[in-house]
Amino acid sequence: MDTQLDIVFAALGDATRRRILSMLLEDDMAVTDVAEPFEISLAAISKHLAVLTSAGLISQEKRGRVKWCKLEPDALRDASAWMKGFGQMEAVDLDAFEKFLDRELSVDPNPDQP
Amino acid sequence: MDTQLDIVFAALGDATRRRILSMLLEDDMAVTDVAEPFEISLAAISKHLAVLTSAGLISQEKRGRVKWCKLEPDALRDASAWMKGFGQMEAVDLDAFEKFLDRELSVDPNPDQP
DNA sequence: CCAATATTCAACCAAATGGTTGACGATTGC
DNA sequence: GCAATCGTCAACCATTTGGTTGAATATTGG
Repeated sequence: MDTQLDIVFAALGDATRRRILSMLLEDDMAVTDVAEPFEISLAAISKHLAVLTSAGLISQEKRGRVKWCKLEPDALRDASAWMKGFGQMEAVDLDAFEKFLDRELSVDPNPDQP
Repeated sequence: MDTQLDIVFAALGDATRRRILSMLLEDDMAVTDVAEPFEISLAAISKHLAVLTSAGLISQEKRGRVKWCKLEPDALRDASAWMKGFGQMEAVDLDAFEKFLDRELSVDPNPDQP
């Protein structure tokens, strides 16, 4: 019985996929362009993108022969809701997140890999 | 190269382990008591606890023949820091979380603890 | 001392994961 | 039209994961 929460957290539990998400933070990208900075095969990236899609963290839209990948921040709502319920922490401000995505994204691209 | 962040997110990507964390939110518990509400074997629970320990999400201290499991909220800092860096979301308020934990635990002190 | 309790270890298993390669179906540009 | 490009599919492989059972190790209580 895999809940969506399992799927979202599991999807985040891989550095490659988190890096992909960070890349998509800056802009929508084609699959080939997502794969470019990685050393693994295109097929492997394609699988990672399928995992992110099934977690709802991204969406993919095919236009012509190019499949565009787009960040879907709503899926983080589940994870942040769990964190909130778990720890009585302040709610993660996802509205601010979306505004951030809409407006401030291109201003200061954020390479956050440790 | 597994970062701590991978390990923390992966540990959270399992409903059984998240449920264990929720249980430990209320009180420190012995391994046998953690296992009680689950239908899987004690050994399986022991493995889950090892995963949570290696993620730093709990700590385990053996006193006598009983091993006490204790929540370690600090490990969530990495995950929340990633979320913050990722989405420019409000920082998860972990200080408030810790105060919450202290308050909760002092309300109903564990009778088995010195 | 002895039996019960608490927990882990070891061996094993099935299924999932992350990767590969090569072939394949679309789509595009020259 | 046809070759190049984009992306997935299928088959395969090694490793990890989540579970089992049974034996083993401490520790405690009577």
